[in-house]
Amino acid sequence: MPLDCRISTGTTTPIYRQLIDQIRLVVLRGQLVPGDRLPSVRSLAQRLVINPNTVARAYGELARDGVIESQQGKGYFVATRRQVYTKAHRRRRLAPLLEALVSEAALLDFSADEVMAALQEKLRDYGLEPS
Amino acid sequence: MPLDCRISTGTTTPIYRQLIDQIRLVVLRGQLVPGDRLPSVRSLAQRLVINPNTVARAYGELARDGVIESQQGKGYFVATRRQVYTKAHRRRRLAPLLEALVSEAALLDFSADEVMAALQEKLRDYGLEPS
DNA sequence: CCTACTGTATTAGTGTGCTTAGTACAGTTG
DNA sequence: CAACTGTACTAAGCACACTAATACAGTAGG
Repeated sequence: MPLDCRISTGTTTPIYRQLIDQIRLVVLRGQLVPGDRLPSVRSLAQRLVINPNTVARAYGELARDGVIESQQGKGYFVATRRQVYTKAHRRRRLAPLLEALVSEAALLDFSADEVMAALQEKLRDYGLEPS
Repeated sequence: MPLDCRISTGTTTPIYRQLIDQIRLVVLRGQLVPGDRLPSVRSLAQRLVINPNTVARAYGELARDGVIESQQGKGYFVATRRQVYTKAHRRRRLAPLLEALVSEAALLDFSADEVMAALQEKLRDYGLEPS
């Protein structure tokens, strides 16, 4: 099953972003494992009836984020080694998302417990382990 | 102290969004309490050297979200009663932020414990109580 | 009432992000 | 060499977000 992506033109979310999100999910879920090859830029573009540049952009950003890797002339592959981030870098990248979540939760009068519980549930969905 | 807002034109964040975020924070922190009057659309615009419409837009969205209320001809005031949201509505609004957070955390190889700890800390910053 | 303040609505201009198209170049494979 | 791969660049069109300018409507005080 070679990566079934679906893009919808109805939303305001740009195509390249939809691709990024979907591929990220597929990798996180392990439906594609490190070393697996992704569809070529041109073939995926043809299949989805979009411009190759759009696919290239999505792949490019995913590569920049260390999710996939490119091999010139061969194709794109799921990154074999997870990028090594410094602790500071990881925190810095998570911070704005955390900020947004808590700010909105406060506005909606969520209690701390409620937010924690919701987070715990979501973490399970993603299969994140405690330690 | 009549609401010291600061906007920066250097970022890509639109002015109206900066205003919204800052006013939300001010209200959440209790620096402005229900019933307090906000600067008029024009005066704030003049002080920040921006267009009145931009302020009006920020105020409008804040009013739509129930943070502040408008009184035609009088001004804008911090909402006396917090908007009453249904449980479903609150969850629906928090969901995408939660999704973004956990997705990014998973990508960055955070452990569940780490995310929970980070959240707990942030919740304290906002003064959210356990119950 | 009139003036000077409030918010509100409509319209228009401006920029920017997204997508597409076309072209060209470089590495890999058989 | 041929047919794939990724990469890079320019140009164009389009939509939409953002901001601006202007006019309209409600409120309060002299």
